[in-house]
Amino acid sequence: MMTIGKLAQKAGVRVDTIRFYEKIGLIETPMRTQSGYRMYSESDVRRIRFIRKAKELGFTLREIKELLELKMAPGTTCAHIRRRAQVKIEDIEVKIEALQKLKRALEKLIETCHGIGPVSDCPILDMLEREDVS
Amino acid sequence: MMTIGKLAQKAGVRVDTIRFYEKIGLIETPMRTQSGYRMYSESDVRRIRFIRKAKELGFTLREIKELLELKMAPGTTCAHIRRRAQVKIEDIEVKIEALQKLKRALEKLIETCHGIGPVSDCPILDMLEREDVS
DNA sequence: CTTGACTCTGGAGTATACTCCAGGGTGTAT
DNA sequence: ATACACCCTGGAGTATACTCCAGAGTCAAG
Repeated sequence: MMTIGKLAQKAGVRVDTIRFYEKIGLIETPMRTQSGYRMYSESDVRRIRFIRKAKELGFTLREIKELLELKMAPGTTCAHIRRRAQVKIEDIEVKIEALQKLKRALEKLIETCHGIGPVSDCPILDMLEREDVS
Repeated sequence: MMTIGKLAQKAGVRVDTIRFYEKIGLIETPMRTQSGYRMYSESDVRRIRFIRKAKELGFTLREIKELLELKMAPGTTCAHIRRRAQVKIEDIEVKIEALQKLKRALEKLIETCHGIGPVSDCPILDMLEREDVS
């Protein structure tokens, strides 16, 4: 078990961020010591790290909450959870494809560019415009 | 050529958003009619759509600006642009890998779950916690 | 037993990315 | 020539996701 400061340090966020996540229900309300200090476990470290990563991947906190709630909605069936997980997987596949298109566009940019000379001579310049990245 | 309203409609954003993007330098200042109306071309449609997609992929407007400036920084060399594009490609690869991990975790969730019964019996429930998604 | 680093709460402030509004002008269809 | 839908500017307001602060209590080390 650890205090909020240690959790923040381990998970790579600020103390206030953890209290904020608790307030909006993104993490469960933790145990408290007699003096009122929040106490956390290693699973909280993993949870906060997961939230951080998901945020970097373009998920909003609301969407991340939905992902995390896949494992704890009371009174719902597995079939229901499967359906919701399937939807999330499809969202993720769309993101991956878009990123691969963007990556290919940048690779093409690099291929086309000979690597010397000023920008005005560089064939890269209009690639992003011409490339269908959408 | 089209007015701002048509551009907004084609690109799937609001009129105010386009003026906002102009203000922060994310799109170039457009031509104006005598009466002061902004006039846009098809390439502006593609540019705004690109911005929208990139935002969904977790890039900030600042990062998107950097991506778009790969093709128009004056006075820099191709070699310089290549280096910057390479960095962007690496960022994108990191994002793709993280999304693939998340996808695999969700797939495992679905595999493990038999699809019937209440949540309390469902083996999915602790997967996201146990799965190393980071 | 005090000092310094930590924790608590409630509320205010910030950065990003829009979004809306007032008060005015423009363009075209009837 | 007058609706009505569009456009203009400048500035204020909103949602999201933090981030900071005041004023107070807690805890471990020397």
